[in-house]
Parts: sequence; structure tokens; C-alpha cells
Amino acid sequence: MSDSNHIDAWATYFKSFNRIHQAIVEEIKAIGLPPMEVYDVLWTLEQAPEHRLRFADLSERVYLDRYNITRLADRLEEQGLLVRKRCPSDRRGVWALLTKQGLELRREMWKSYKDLIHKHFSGQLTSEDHKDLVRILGKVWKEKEYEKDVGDCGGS
Amino acid sequence: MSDSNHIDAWATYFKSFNRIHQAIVEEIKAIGLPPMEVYDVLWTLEQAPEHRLRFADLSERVYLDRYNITRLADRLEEQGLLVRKRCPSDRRGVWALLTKQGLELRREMWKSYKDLIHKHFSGQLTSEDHKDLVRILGKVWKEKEYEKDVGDCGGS
DNA sequence: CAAGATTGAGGTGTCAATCTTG
DNA sequence: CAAGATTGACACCTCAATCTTG
Repeated sequence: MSDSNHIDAWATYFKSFNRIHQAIVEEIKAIGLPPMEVYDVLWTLEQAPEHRLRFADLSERVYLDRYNITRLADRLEEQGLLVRKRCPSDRRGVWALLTKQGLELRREMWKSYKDLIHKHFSGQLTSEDHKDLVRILGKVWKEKEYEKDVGDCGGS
Repeated sequence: MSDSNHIDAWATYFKSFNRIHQAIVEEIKAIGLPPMEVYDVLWTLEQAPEHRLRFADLSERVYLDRYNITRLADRLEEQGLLVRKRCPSDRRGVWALLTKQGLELRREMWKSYKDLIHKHFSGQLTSEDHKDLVRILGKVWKEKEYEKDVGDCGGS
């Protein structure tokens, strides 16, 4: 196959993602929910053992712009969605600890998010399509495995 | 199939895109090339008839954040990559007109971009994968058709 | 008044420099 | 000195006015 097919695949991947992402973000804003970055952080913390991660680990796992998680955490802490706590055994590290409020907001957000995902993406595909997508995209990217137990203070 | 497959497909799509995008952006920065937003604008103009578009049309076609194309255009104009020109027959509109310098930069950028796309994406897929991707993603998103000839001053 | 583009104010992202702890 | 996080300065994005032209 010629080289142009490679480029077509990328172009389709790139353009489709951006358009779908734009559409979802727009609706999220219209509903009045916090943006995806917030969801990303809350969900990442919720999945972590004891709902907490050190900032270094958190920024590694987040799927959006990860530079300077400090600023984003400031805002989330102001809103009561997480709290900071110095790590007792290594006082250089700081935990971001999900609050009950943060957990509830994440669940609330999901109710809308899942509908939007279905509306703009999954709903237009068959089960075969879903499987094929996961198989193909799995070739270019594999989710990193994180240890579920990060011990007292984690460690990246 | 259970609902979780729909979500898996989205999660894979979302995460893979962000990771690949991050990786490419990182390398682009390391090389010292302008970011993708710039490429996007230059390429969009290059494809347009006479290498020019009104700002309203340009912002519609661009595949990244499109709010306030004015600011981005300011920077590109400072760098000599495009020039502004009032549209003679409708003086409300303004053309963004690609310069020779802008065209050359776009071509120069492509030399690196295509290698990065191959390295982080296309190169790890078969021709079948490419075809399947285009077919599947085509279901959730179709490229808008723009008239090639936008007349004297275009019109969105 | 509506459409097209710009401006100003404020929010957010980014990088380098800094502070603290190991 | 190295690792983890924060801060300050600056670039950039976003939204609501604003200005101009039809």
C-alpha cells in the first residue's frame, strides 16, 4: 500500500478525535459541569489505593496536560474536591487525597459524560467496531501498569 | 454486548490519542519546530483557493481550538507567515493570506511531522488496520465538504 | 439590528528558578 | 547534589464587550 494510506489513517484519527472532543466539551460547558481535566484527576485519584496519590504519581497518570499539576490541585482544593497531606515517611512528597465531595462530584459528572460519549461516539458503532478499535489502537499504545499497592508513600 | 465495551472503546480511543499526541508534541518541541496549531493554520490556508481564507472560514476549518483565531493570526503575521487583507467587496471580512514564507515553513515542518506520525502511529499498523480505522472512525465523523470556489469574498 | 473581526480582563498553561527534604 | 513540589514571569486561551460595515 502506498504511503498516503498511512497518512489518511492519521488524518482521520486526528480530525475525528478533535471534532468529537470539541463537541463533547461544548456540551459539558453548556450543562455547566466542570471540564474533563477535573474529571480526569478525580477519577485517577478514585482508582488509586485509599483514594490518594503523590503529585508526582498523579501527574504521570493523568491523560491530559500534566505540566504543573500544582495549579490545578490548588483550584480543586479550594473547591473542596481534594486535600493535601504531607507524606509522613518522606516529607518531600505530598499526597493529593480525594474528598467525599470530590468522589460524589466525579460520580455526578459520569452520569452526563457517559451519555455524551454514547451520543458522539460509541452509539454509532457496532460491537465489532468497538473490538476492532481496541485491538488496533492497542498496537500503538499500551496502558502502563501501575502497582495497586504503592506502600506507605508510593514512589514513582 | 455489555455497556462496558462501549466505554472501553472510548477509553482506548481517548487515552491512545492523548498519549500519542503528547509524544509527538514533545518531539516537535525538542526539534524546535512550531507547534501543531501553526501547522494546522498554514496547511488549511495552503489548501484553500489562492491560499487565502476569511477569518470566519479559517476558524471553522481548523482542527484545534478555534476560538479567537485573531490572536494566533497576530503572531503568525509578526513572523511573516501570513498577511491580512481587507476583503474588497465586503469590508467586514478580512482575508488571511498565506505568504511564500508560510508555505515554505509548512513544507519544512511536514518533513519532520510525517516521520513522527510514522514513528508513533502509522508505522506500527498494517494496511488492513489503516483501512479499518478509516472505515470505523468514518462512522462517527465525516469531513465537512467545503466549496472549493468561495467566490470573491467567500461566505461561510 | 446582524455579521465579521478586534480588544480587554481574567483564567489557565508553561518553563525556569527556588525552596525543602533525603 | 537529587527528588518533590511550589512560585513567579510570561505566553496563551476564553468570554464578554466593542468597533466597523452591510
